[in-house]
Amino acid sequence: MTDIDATDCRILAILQRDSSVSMEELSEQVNLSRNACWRRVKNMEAAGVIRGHAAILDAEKLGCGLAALVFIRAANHDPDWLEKFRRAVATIPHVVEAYRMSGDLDYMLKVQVADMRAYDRFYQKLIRTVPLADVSASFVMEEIKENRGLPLEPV
Amino acid sequence: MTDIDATDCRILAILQRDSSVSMEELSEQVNLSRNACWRRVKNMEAAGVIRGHAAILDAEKLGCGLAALVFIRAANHDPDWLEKFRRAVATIPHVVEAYRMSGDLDYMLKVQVADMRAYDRFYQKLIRTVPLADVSASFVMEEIKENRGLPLEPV
DNA sequence: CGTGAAACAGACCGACC
DNA sequence: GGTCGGTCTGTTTCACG
Repeated sequence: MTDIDATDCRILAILQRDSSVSMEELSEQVNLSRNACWRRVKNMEAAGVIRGHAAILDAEKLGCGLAALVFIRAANHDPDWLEKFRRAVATIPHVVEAYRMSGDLDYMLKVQVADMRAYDRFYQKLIRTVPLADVSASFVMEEIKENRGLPLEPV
Repeated sequence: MTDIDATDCRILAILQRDSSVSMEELSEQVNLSRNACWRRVKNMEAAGVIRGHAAILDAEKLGCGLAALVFIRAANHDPDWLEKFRRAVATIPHVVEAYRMSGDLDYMLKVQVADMRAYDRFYQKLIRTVPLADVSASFVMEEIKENRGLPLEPV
């Protein structure tokens, strides 16, 4: 596997912000020839460093402008419950992200819905599907920093 | 502004998962001619429904495989503090997302770092920069559902 | 909205220094 | 890594039904 140098990082930083740039522009910005730049990009795609490309959509304009963080404590920890929980999370499209966490909260979901009413519908649906010991939600009032991708500066 | 119909939604669903598809493939998948499909995409880009394109990178391979959620209560709520906090959040690249929340937690950050030691460095840096009343972190043990984009169907 | 066709840009990929 | 130059796919616009 190729290891990532500073130039690769610059390429990645650009691409994770805007992958619609042409090779021409990209190579100029990192001071490489078009071909050298292209080879680096291809290498990183092959290595899986670049996993893919996605269109970034506007939540507001698509009618799901309310984001909620849902903190969950499991009712029990048997594999059967876990399986059901996972399935629910995978199935419901409004669950945008789901994490199993350390500490005393078991799971956190990020949920994207139209409004409070929609959230409540989601909530009812969730607890109908999976028994949950403790659920609490907090709503996103303001996005201070939106996902700009991974930190690529050497720490 | 164009309103989004079911076909548009199908286009968006495909693009937010993989925007590297060609117009040819995309149009086939939604049963439109290449041209008609292209017009829809351009319209949605112009309308800002499609905000851009991004490369999806592999956190593990880029040495920031540890994600933490940081829950913060502000030391005080004067505008001066807020300004400082915002600046810190915007500046530190390891803060991947930041939200002002409802309820009794004020802010939540998602932080992406190499490991625990790196997290501690981040933490020290943060509290050195901004006074914080209460900070607690929880670490992502497992990503159950990774960001697959917005839900494109009603609840 | 569909078709076809034409013009063009840019990706892609060899060979070579 | 740079350069050259080629092919070829895909985008972008036509005009028209």
